[in-house]
Amino acid sequence: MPELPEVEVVRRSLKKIILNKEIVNVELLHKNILNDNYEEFKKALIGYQFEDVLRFGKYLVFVLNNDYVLISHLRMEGKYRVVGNKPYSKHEHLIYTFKNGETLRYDDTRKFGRIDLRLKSNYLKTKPLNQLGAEPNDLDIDVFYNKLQKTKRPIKVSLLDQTIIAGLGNIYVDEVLFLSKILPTRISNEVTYDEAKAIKRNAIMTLEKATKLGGTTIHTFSATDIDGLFQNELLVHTKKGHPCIVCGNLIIKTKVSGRGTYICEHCQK
DNA sequence: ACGTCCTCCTGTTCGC
DNA sequence: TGCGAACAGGAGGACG
Repeated sequence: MPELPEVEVVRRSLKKIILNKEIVNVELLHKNILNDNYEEFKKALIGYQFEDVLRFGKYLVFVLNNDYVLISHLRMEGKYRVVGNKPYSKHEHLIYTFKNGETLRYDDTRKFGRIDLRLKSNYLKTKPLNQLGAEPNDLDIDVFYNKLQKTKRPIKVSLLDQTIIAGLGNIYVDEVLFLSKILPTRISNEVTYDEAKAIKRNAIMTLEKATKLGGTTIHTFSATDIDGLFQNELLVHTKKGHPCIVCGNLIIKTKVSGRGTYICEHCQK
């Protein structure tokens, strides 16, 4: 799925096209997508407008011009698109219709994505956002280092843990660990303070660059149907059998905690 | 409390 | 080529 850069690309493009348009109808075609009561959900939406779209880590927050927000997580394959009045396609599960006839559609092949309805007054203090850690930009290095000190999980698993650092997923963790010269299997509490600083620095750099390039498009993900370009910049992820750009040794693919993982065994220690 | 595994789904790629 | 197995950018819950 989309990681922080891809979600940010989605947020920016949605902001340009969905704000301040009255919602006249909502259709939920797959009920598991919504974590809350559908009737309340409709009541919170119909007759109102989106007045902003925010992002926290990999979560999108649609701000309504009333007391509510919608918190949307795309998980592996969720996408939004805005189109006119054409037939729904196979994996569109949630349709918002605007007064001008346009529709905002949530498409999710694997149906993993989830949406929560929350009150503006406390949505940062309740699930799912209350547990979210800081994004790399805002990460306090001492807090980060101390969290790593408290766990014996592999460092990759800790970096995928959104309560420790928000926004990284399987692709960018591999890239950041390569740039930081750290093996993904290293035990978290053996990562040094300087290495933690390197992780923060490389995470900021990687996510910024990826966002500028419109995110990474592998497999099927694209932000509002437009492909990103960061896949052309990947150093290790998906690069099995390619020479490492630093030392020339071949990149290998392994598994860490069930996730496909790409490393240079020579550069990463 | 912590770490590991399973699960939710569907479509595509891999390996024999 | 065919076919089943493994895998895909996530995370919450069960279990030991």
